[in-house]
Amino acid sequence: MPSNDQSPLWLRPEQGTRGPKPAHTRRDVALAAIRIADADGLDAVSMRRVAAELGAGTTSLYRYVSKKDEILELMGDEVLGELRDTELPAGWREALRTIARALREVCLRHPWFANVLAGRAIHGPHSLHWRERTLSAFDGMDLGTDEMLAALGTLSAFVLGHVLGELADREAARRSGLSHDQWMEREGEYGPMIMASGEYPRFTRVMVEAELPHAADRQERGFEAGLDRVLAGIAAHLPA
Amino acid sequence: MPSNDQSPLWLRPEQGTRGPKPAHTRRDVALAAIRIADADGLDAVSMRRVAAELGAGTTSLYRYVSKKDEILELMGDEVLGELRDTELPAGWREALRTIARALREVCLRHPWFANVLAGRAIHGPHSLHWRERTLSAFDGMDLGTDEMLAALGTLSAFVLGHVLGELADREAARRSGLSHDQWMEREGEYGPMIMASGEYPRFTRVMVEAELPHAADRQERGFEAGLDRVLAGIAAHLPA
DNA sequence: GCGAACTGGGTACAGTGTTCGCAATAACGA
DNA sequence: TCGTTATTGCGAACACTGTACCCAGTTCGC
Repeated sequence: MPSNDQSPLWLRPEQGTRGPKPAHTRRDVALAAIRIADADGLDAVSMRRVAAELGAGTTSLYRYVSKKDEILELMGDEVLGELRDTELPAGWREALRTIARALREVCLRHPWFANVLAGRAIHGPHSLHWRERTLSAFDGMDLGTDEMLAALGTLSAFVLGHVLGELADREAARRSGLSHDQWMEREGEYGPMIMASGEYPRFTRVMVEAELPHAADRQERGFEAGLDRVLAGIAAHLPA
Repeated sequence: MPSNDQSPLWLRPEQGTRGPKPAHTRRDVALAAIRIADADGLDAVSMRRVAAELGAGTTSLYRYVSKKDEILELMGDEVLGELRDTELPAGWREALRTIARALREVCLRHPWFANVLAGRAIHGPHSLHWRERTLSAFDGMDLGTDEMLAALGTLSAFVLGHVLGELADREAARRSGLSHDQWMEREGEYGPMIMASGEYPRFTRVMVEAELPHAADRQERGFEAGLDRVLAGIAAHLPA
């Protein structure tokens, strides 16, 4: 079965029965691409570069994958595999907290991952495994499925949204080639202009007073603050 | 002042004092790009296409913008301008609800917008105006700035994350060229495989029992369910 | 052993963002 | 008023991109 037919990636057999055995596996492709993305960002993941990393001809990749987009899906599923042995503590609340933190950490470890997740649904085996495990947070609670889906959907939407915000800063600095401090300084140039204009009194007050935006661990604390709120909100909707 | 120097986009004067007046404005560029993105998606926004839409030479765009990325920022800020006359009701809770819904709606109206928002921080005038207005939701409540930032950060992280999930489906169907129903059918092929494997009992139960995923308005209801939870969580952390 | 199914990969093509250079233009200093 | 200088529009060119097409070589089922 050729890889460029129309059936979905994960239903397509990885190799046919007839010809020579493929020299690599889909997983090899994913791992090579991940190495590149971790080192030089998602934009550096081109077919030619992945092929080179793999020691293969460029267009040979199309034996493993029908479009570049499928490489991204393979990468995403592979990274979700890193969550396999995340231990979930007892009690839905702490389990969800662990889920959220684990998801955030894997997004920070692979700064391209959140963008991959944002752009497409991943249906690979690791993704399924992860979904199954997140559902297990509610084991023994006799909850309706819609209630569980709402809780998990809310949680993961928050995590994804927050991590994307965190990475937007970081990646902008990285792409500009400046150090983070230099970049912060450039960004800081907006401040005086905003305050001087007088059009944004509330925003000005926030810039002056707020402690959080200046702290070194502001992202972490912002995440934990949001997580507390999301968990409290989920709790408020669970049957007593 | 040349547009390709290093200073940030919004601090750079739109035109110099010496030479001929520019034939277009930054806003013209943004609007042309938005027309293209609305019609054919973000990938269709290329320098050549934007220039053509504007009736200009391709490289003339670099008189208005130093990188393509800045066009995306202009687009994002322009779209945030559509939120200018969103009326916020009295009471922080309903105000935040309105903010969240307005943000979601603008993301659905311009399906590329959430991805622009996810990838970079926007510092344009409309963005500032919007931030100022969202802060006004807490007017008269005597809240600390960190508390307001946590509330708004949590809310917008949730909205962005949720909308990206919504769009992932929709855009995947669009890109595949199939109708949404045909695409859903393709996706549905995974179902039997998952259930037959027996490895995912909880996930299987969800697929069978859950009402929400099959409803036509599932995205809307999922969003409202999450929003209720986030608001409840924010309420739980406000001083009584 | 024959043919079908499959893999590897080179070539080619249309399209991308961006740099450079140059002619035309308009405001400033003298 | 007349250079001088900053600025604009833009064509040519470059290095890259994803991928369709083709063909030779390999392996299995018959």
